[in-house]
Amino acid sequence: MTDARPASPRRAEILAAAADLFARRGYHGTSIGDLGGALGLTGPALYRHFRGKDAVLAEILVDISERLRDEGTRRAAAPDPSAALDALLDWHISFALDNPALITVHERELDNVPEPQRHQVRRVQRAYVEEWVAVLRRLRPDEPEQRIRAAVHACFGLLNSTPHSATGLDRPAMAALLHTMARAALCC
Amino acid sequence: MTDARPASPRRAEILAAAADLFARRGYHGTSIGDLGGALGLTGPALYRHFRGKDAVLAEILVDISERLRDEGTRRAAAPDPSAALDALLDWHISFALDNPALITVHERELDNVPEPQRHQVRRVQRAYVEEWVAVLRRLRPDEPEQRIRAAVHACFGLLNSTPHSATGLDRPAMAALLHTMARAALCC
DNA sequence: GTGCGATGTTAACGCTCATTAACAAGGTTC
DNA sequence: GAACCTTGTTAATGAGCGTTAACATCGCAC
Repeated sequence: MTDARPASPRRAEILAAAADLFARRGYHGTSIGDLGGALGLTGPALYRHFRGKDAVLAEILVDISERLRDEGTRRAAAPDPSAALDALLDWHISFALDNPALITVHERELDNVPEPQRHQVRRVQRAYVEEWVAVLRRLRPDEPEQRIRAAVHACFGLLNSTPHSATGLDRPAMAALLHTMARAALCC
Repeated sequence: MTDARPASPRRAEILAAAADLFARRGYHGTSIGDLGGALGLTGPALYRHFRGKDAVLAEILVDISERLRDEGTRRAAAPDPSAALDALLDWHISFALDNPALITVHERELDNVPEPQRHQVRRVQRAYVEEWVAVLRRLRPDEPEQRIRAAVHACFGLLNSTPHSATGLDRPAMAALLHTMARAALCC
């Protein structure tokens, strides 16, 4: 959309490799040569698919934020607010456990996204947060909205901590633990 | 200690400015010229006080990790495990709210610390986590240790999320919210 | 007041990086 | 089979970076 280019398999490969490298070494710590090398190509080959290095990062972040929000909007629409919260938790937790690199990049590299798209990502991120806030307001109508919003941000910090801590728990146990902890933190 | 240099006021100024810049733009996104410029100096002036750019980062991270662990060890020694947990929470929360830049750098830039000190930081970080784990094991002896350790990491994610989300809550309200949420998450 | 260590400066070096230019090979269209 | 678009390559460009060298200044020891 922002690049007006078709979604080729090569593009997808580059985006996946870039997300992995950006997560491991950071945007500035990853060279265009590293990126090409990860796919068996040379650096300049990337310019056949992207306008530049920052366009790769921008597309990654726009994609992540929209995926999170789109499914979040869907799950927040459940009639029962408690069920909606559980559905949101399940969604975010499974996304974080399935895509630790994406979560890391999404958390750390927004400042390196060029300006037209940085605003877009921020807007979509805000919309995702507001889905959570809306559900929690239905669940606890007495709570001030600012406090709810701060609690949602803190909850994301809890859920997104997974990639940074490789513990000895297997995936189902980790998912259950995060769900229990987050629910307890939000409903205290 | 690692640099065998005296603690001059200039050194402290550089470390403070570096922590702020590293937190805002990342280690690779901050040049030695930016760093000097933040203090009204030129870039090369830094080499009168540090061996190089990575030595500045190393000293920041060693200092943070040791400050966290030292006070953590003190507070974890409280006889009542529940009181010890509250004391640990108060400590970590006040540190995070008082030093958002330090928390950010501590969380993100360990991979850029050169090798002799990276190991040291990891070791001290692990010791800090183990203080928390030990308190929680006293509090909930039935829980498997791996699960407790994973919960502590997730709790740090919750507490350390503060710098990334500037909400409309004032400091006491934020501290109280984080304490309540973290306690609920850990004791669920 | 001479010498000197501490703490700056500017200039220069060498390297890496993102990006572009020029060129090559393969597949598809007509 | 000729023209062409796609997708690569290597070579070159220009900027920025960390670092070092050479030089200046200032305050203090003696």
